[in-house]
Amino acid sequence: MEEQYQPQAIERQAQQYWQQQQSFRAAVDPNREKYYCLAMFPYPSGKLHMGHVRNYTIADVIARYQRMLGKNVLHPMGWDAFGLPAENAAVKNSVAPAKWTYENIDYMRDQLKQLGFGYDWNRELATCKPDYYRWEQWFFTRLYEKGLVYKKTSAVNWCPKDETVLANEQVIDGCCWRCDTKVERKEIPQWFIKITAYADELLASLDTLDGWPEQVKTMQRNWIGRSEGVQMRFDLSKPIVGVADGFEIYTTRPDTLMGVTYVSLAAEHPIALATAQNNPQLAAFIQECKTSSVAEADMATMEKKGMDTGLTALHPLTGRAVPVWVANYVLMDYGSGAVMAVPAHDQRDWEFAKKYNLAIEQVIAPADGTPIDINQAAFTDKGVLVNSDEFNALSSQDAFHAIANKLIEKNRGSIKVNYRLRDWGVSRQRYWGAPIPIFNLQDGGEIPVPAHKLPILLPEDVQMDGVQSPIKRDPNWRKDELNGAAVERETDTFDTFMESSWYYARFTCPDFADGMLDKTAADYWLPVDQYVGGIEHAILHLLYARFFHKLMRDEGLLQCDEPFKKLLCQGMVLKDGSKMSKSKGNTVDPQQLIEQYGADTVRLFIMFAAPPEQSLEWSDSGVEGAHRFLKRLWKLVHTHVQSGVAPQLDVNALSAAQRDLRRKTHETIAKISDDYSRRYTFNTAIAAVMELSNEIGKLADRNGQGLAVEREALQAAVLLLAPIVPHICQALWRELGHADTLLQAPWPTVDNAALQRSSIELVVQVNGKVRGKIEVAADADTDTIIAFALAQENIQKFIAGKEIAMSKVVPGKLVTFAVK
RNA sequence: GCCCGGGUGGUGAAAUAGGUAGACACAAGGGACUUAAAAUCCCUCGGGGAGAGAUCUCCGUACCGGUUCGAUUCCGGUCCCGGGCACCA
Repeated sequence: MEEQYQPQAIERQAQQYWQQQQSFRAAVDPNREKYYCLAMFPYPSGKLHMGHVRNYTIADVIARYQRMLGKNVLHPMGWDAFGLPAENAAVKNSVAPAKWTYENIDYMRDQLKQLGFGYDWNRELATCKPDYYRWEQWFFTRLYEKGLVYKKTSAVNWCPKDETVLANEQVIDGCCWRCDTKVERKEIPQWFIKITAYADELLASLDTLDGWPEQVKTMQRNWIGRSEGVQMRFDLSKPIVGVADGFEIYTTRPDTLMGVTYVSLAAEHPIALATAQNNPQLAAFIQECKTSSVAEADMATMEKKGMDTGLTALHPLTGRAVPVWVANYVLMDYGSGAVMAVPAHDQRDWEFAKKYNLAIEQVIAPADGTPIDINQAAFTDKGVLVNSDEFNALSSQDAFHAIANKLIEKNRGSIKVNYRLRDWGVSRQRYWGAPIPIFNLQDGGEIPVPAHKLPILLPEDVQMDGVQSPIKRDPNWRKDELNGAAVERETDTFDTFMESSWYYARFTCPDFADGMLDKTAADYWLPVDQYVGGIEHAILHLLYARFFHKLMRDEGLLQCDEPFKKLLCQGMVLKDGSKMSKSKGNTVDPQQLIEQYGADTVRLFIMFAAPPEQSLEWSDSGVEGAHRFLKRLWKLVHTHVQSGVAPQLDVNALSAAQRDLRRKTHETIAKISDDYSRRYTFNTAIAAVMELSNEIGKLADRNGQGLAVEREALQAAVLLLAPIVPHICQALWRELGHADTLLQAPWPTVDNAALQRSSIELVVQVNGKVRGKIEVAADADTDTIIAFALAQENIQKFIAGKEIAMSKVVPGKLVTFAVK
């Protein structure tokens, strides 16, 4: 055995061995329990960053641990290869997005291999390959045929100078990032998938996801935002001929209906547009509204502005005429593009009414009779109705139904369940994505591309001009024919969330050529047992993937209801308190650290520095410390091996110190097994091995049974660390005399006999404060313990002359007294 | 603005079901080894007070308040930091 720890040689050797043995190749085996471990696949942005390293180390540790438990483990890796950064890089470096992407993949794949992640590389996939996206295109045509896909106009960021659509990210302070032109909102036709048709199921089945963080489920529930309310109709006092004679609004607070003092329309509402034709001031205001961002965060924080249209609408119950306004915070994309305003009982309406001097009429009073002044603040709680004619004195809850019933009776409205969730707009006006498989017909209308014409290939050898998509620019690309008739291809591409919504399923059968999924493989491997990724995906990606899963289930492609059984959201990697990023210039290059210390050191530090869900503060000296520990561990094994062959362990022939080390070994196995399987706190698992190795070093008993006890402790340490630092552990395992590979070694088991203690230490508290410690027999009864605790000198000091109101023994921990 | 998290020594953190606050590390200081340095090993290490000392004691988990014999942990409020907000992925 080498005296020095030499990570480079050890790691090269281990990685070559795994590759030669195809150690991580996974195959369907109905006789074995499967375990599918998946980390969110990376966007091939260039090279790995620490966030990737953390994500993939966590997943690799879990996968290797499950393998040691004897499971048939699937742990694949691939590339989320379509996306905007490739187009930006293409313009900047004059290289085609495809070439740039493939080069990045090659580089990053090599980095992943150097980190020793146990992937089944035979299953690698890249979403930009036709073999992959052709099935996504096919699936979209199936959804079209099922009526789950439709086209409608929707707002995008529009740069009027470049005449191009901008992503939210490309809008800087309301201006185009290229030419600084003021960005406008523009309505263009786009494709949508009806996720709202699955809103109920997406909400309900969250309750079945016991392995998901409560936080993520809460975020998804709020995002879906199920509400019960009333949809009702307001007629215009004077119909606008040929446009509308009224409009629909939805409210969750019909109990406040009698307090409506005006209504607001979106700038794009047909009634607003029609009115603006004879009202230049209103037209100018509508134009101004169009310059506001499409991002919700901007909508919610911008100054609320409005303008009176001069129209009035009739209250559906009282028939009273209320003014109709246009407001910049009402969006055409949400609901009906019109909202009722009750300034007395809604904060935003209240501020708007104050600003424009609109009427504020109180119709709800606090149920407990507390007086309120509606001119000072809106009262937004529920309560009791006032100033509401026949509904006076009803509670908000009763009034909800009374008013809803009245509207139903008058045929003016109905009770309706509404969702905050909006249908999924999947059209992107960009090049580097999967072409949307639709043919536009010459006489108008469109049809989905038939299966025999799929895939619609995206050309890879293109020149980017930074403004327009090459397939939109090229008049020939869009030309196609169907049954002898000329048709035009759709030139928009899919949202890249489409690809990431089903890759986990395709990993079960990446080469399947006869369909989207091989049902046998999919039903064996799915659902994913453990999914690992960043919290930033808590809503969008995870919701879309859950939706897609249900769509695939309903297509008969797979069986289960949810894609991810357990979910772990890892925290960010920070340096100097803020997120590592190129723009902040605080990145640490994993490559350099791997070269300097080896992959095991990087893996160890990253798992030790914080529990997975927490943010991780990078520390160069911490990495140094992790490396020192591995050197110490190497040296311990080296010293042990040099000390000769250990005899068979004889548990009846141990000294007290040897029994103590043996107890520590088995306590450590028990603690770490719990950390790996239940708590996922790998940092405390590592700390426990450090404690064990400190104890081994202290005992330094290398004769006879001492050597046997040390050997048991070292073997446990190597096995317990194997998932985290697999290379060094494989080498140490061999040095400890094992011919079999560590990958096949079973997880160590606890010998309960080794855990036995004759006496235990208990803390003694008086009024909740620690006043002493006692050593008692492990099987001492409560009365004995209390009597012994009371006899302690320091306890008497705090108890003497006082009445003991309560005494209690918390088994194995403490004795506590309350005195008066 | 709305939704969801987080805040503990000089630093990263630990305390698993309301029961010993600071395990395990990092940094720092001191010591051993060395001609010297590096490496390695050993000791100290939240703040204040008492004691020659073993120890004892008070304060302390962002801030204010509450529940409890006992709160880092539960409840109410405040401040600060982070994630998401539908075209970054």
